[in-house]
Amino acid sequence: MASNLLAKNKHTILYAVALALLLFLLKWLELKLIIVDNAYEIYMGAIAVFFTVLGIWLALKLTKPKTVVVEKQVYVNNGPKFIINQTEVEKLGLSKRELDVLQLMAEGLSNQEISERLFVSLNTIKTHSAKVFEKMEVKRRTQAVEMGKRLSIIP
Amino acid sequence: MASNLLAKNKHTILYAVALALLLFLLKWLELKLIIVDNAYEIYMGAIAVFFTVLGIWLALKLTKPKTVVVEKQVYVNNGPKFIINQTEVEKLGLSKRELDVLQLMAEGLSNQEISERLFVSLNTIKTHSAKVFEKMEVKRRTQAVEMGKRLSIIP
DNA sequence: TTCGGGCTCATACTTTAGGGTGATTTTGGA
DNA sequence: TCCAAAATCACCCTAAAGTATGAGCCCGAA
Repeated sequence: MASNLLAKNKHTILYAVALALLLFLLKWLELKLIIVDNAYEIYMGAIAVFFTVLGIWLALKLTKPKTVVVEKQVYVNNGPKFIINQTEVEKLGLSKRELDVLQLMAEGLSNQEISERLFVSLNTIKTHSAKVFEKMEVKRRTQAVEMGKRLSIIP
Repeated sequence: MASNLLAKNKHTILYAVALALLLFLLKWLELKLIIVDNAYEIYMGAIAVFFTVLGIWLALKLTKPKTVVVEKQVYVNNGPKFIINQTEVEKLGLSKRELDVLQLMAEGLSNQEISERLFVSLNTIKTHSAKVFEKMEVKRRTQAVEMGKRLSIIP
């Protein structure tokens, strides 16, 4: 505990001790030079310069380390907010039902599963999907899904 | 040109002038206090403290402007940069080739087209895709693609 | 009311996808 | 060097997807 405190404030303590020593030195110099009493100006100048330098040194040492420039890229994951691109839907001429089918396709459902989900027959789904492919000018459901995502027609 | 130089170094010049003034003050104080010649210690201490503070102040002022923390909030809206989730790939145990196939699947290619793209036979692609489905625990390519996108395995 | 588009469903057929099995060759690492 | 995993390919069979065509129903606009 005590050693911990010592360690943490060791810089401050070091500076305090150094300052005390310097004050002693100053006193000694004063006593020494008091004899040569005509050296006032030099003495004063030396003191001034010395303590100025000391101040600068102290400030530089005790100042917090320079803040480093951190360019942090916070990439927001765009959240779950999906806004369907109605314009594209109309441009393609997709009907509501066709959009439903496309959506379920994108979730990886088979035609059979889609038909069950929508309470219609498998054949109906086939018809819808065929129309979707035709309107989107694609050949496969995977392509339709890919294009649908690119056009923001589906999440 | 000359005014430019003046402007650029105006701080330095200002400090120099201030320092000169202070030296004059010092001289004046010296002359004044020389009479009261028993005030040496106080005088010295004052000088020391004053110049220390001056030094600290100088250091703080002259120090390069603290590097400003540029908090760059670049929120990438779904940016075009895709970083593959290697962790998930390893978790699933997908091999390089399997990943290739999955990627091309996601682009909407048929097995035939994928085989042509990768210069292998259709059967090979079938084998790869079967392994992909098995490892991803899905039944169809559309599901594999959907899951792949969710896990950031594919763009 | 007529007409067209959307939705539904069906039948028949072709193509593609996927499952299962087995085999050979490459290759990266112990 | 030797092994395990990866990669390659083949065959057979079933399931699902996709194509083509036709038809009935409903609703809203002309």
